[in-house]
Amino acid sequence: MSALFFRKEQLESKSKIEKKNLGFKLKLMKALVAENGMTNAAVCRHLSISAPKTLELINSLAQAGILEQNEKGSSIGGRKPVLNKLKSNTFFILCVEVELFRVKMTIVDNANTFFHSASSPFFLTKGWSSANELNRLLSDFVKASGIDWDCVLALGISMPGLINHHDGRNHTYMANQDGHVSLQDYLSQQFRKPVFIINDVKSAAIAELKFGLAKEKKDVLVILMDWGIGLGIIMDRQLRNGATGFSGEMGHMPFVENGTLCYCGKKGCLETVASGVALARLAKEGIQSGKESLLNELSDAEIESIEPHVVIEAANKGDQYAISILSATGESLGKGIATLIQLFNPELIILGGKIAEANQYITVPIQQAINTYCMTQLRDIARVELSRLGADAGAKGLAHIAFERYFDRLIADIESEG
Amino acid sequence: MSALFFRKEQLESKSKIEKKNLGFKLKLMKALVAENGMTNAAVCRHLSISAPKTLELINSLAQAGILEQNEKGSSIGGRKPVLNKLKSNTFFILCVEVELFRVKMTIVDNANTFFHSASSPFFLTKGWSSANELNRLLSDFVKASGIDWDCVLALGISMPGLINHHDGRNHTYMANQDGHVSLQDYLSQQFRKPVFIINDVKSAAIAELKFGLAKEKKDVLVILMDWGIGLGIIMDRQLRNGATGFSGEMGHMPFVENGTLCYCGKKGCLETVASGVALARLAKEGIQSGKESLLNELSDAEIESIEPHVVIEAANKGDQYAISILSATGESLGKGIATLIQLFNPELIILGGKIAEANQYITVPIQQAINTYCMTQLRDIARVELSRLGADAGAKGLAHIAFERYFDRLIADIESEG
DNA sequence: AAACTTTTTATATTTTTTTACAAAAGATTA
DNA sequence: TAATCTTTTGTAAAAAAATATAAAAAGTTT
Repeated sequence: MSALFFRKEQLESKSKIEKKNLGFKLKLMKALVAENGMTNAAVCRHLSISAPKTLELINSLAQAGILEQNEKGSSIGGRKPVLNKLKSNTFFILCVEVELFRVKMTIVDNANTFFHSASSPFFLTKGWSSANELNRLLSDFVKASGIDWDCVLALGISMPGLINHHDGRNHTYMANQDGHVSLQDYLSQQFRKPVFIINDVKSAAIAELKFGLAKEKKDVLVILMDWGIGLGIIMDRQLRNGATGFSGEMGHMPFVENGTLCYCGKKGCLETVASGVALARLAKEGIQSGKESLLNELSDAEIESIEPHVVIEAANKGDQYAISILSATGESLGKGIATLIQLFNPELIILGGKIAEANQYITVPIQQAINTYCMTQLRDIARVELSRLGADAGAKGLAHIAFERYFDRLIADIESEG
Repeated sequence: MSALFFRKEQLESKSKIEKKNLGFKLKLMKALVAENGMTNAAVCRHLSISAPKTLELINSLAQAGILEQNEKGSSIGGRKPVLNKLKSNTFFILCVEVELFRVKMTIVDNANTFFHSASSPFFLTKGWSSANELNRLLSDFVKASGIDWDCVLALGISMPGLINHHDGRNHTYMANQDGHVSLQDYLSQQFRKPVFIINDVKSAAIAELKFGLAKEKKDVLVILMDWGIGLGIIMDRQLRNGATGFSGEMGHMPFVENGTLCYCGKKGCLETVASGVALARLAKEGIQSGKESLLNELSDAEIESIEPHVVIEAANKGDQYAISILSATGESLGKGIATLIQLFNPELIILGGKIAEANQYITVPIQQAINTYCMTQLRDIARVELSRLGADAGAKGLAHIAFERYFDRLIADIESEG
């Protein structure tokens, strides 16, 4: 393992051929992690090299003790090929899912199995002191996990906000006052590992692309609805970040003429009528204006801090008012999605997040709005589905991203040297 | 030249090495056309091959008589490198720009110079008989041009409408009744050449990407305003087509609640308030309701068939009413663009088409709307500029696309064989 | 004009890919 | 169950390409 990784300075002394071989080995490791096992022939095709060379590379990883060949792949009628896999528990990623009020930490290995995980209360909205708090939580978690820190390659962090994916700077949360240190640099120094920070919706989109409904698809939109609403754009099989990584801010696209004031400072953003916040506001207004509803059974304090899932549960019990506000929210969202379909021409739209749990109470009005506001030719091929990924998808997606970027960075170092 | 092109059947008899060399030569020709000249070192880098191999390939094209080395490239302080170029007038593309009421035909060579061009009146809206008419016009044009038909590699055709970029089928115009033959197949059979059909806005976007303001840029939106309004999406340096090639239909995104009926069948599409059609309608309504304006000097017949450029000219003469309707149109368009900025996070938005000639009368209200409806972080990096491409950009862009796809197809044939 | 660059050209050495063939491991069929 | 396919794996010799190196050529700068 030690021979496979390196510091930039060490590269200079190596010949072009040594660098090339190192590059091949890294590309092979990256592919083995991403695909979780490949046959000889698949490696040949993937690296565009001959069979003898492929064997040489695979044997060298086997001799280094990080590759095993215990399984067989599937054949179409002859001898079954051997499956080359990296040994599990060889490399790890520390995955961190930062939400508004808590943080989930997970250590994932190269075979996508969980080594250790935990969840802590956390407040994202406290500026730079949140960063210090996050640092403390992570240190404790790592100590408690008992992981061999040398085997952890990198940290992958997802969080809400406008995140520049080049420098990992979050322009919405945990901004440093003096603006000199980014969270990415800060944690990278603290933990002496590369840190990759990515927007939560984009991370979810990649999880869908690798493990979910978007697998094998080309043009997909992933929409996450929780308190806010976000969009992950997949075009030509890749997540598209936009010029500074701020793509997909659909929550703040202009939607209602002279609408409600949004926390972003503008009026009538889509998020003011289609989001968890909007749903809670509608519920509150309805109760206070004396609508007949199961929601009236809530206490004043409960009403004040009402959460979307309360409305969804009421709807599932048949409450007409809850159903009606879910329907209104869905119709607005559907009109927004109609705009997206016109622009992106997707083959699939995946709905995720907590509000998606409202199921047909939200999907039916969405589909209706799409039928009303989309051109037939575009609407006909755009299916809408609810995400089927479980709670562990976030960590798996993050691990995937972090592994990929980690190897990409090393490979780029080699190729820029030569 | 004959040795460089081939039919699929001929490939089987060739050894893997012969195929590889043929592939390299095709990739080299493609790059030489695209870049219009490359140095040895650039070829090395581009094909990822060594200097000796590069020289061998270049010499073989020189011996085939299609490559010349008359110029010198630029150096950063030493001997100037030779520039390898394909000889001009070696390969040609027949470029066809189909508009609603006319067709422009141009023969462009590999050095991007015009061999012959012409323009004819043409009616796109007559179903399949338009296709027959187009066939006749093209045949006459080719005969009149006196071109050596063997040197024409392919036809590149741009036209409005929903075009599936895989099979070249236009779902809006020139649809065949029985649905069996596409325009692409029909013309391909008639002229015995590959035919590439592309949406007019997408073609313009590629022209901007290769020769215009979008050169060297990563994330750009190209908006064309004529009678209608269209969008070409460039993300990560490539045009993005969407699942079926229908991306960028911004003209028909829902915009006005209970708005005017659009010709697409829906109500309140953006095109009903921001397009040449909308501008003409507003002008007509204004005159008929007796607004004070230079436009009142027009005769009844002129008013009935008023075109956007009339309004623009009036505005340029200082006509307040013309300026006000341009301003209203611009504000609506600007709000639409604000939505795009939120979704795509572009670094540049290029405005083209005839209405863009209204210059600051349209750009100022657009910019104002963007400032009102966009988040600061997204708005700050998104510049809006008017296209600087001339009238010949259409043909050049088409030639670029057709050359690229022609070579790509041959290269794919080789690689799928082996 | 001399010294210094960068680019081109050429060639020996090393590495990789082809090609061809044989053997092994399963799947299919008689 | 044996025989016959297929597919995959492994290996060795021949061919091709990449690397490393040197030297010549063509510019620039001092």
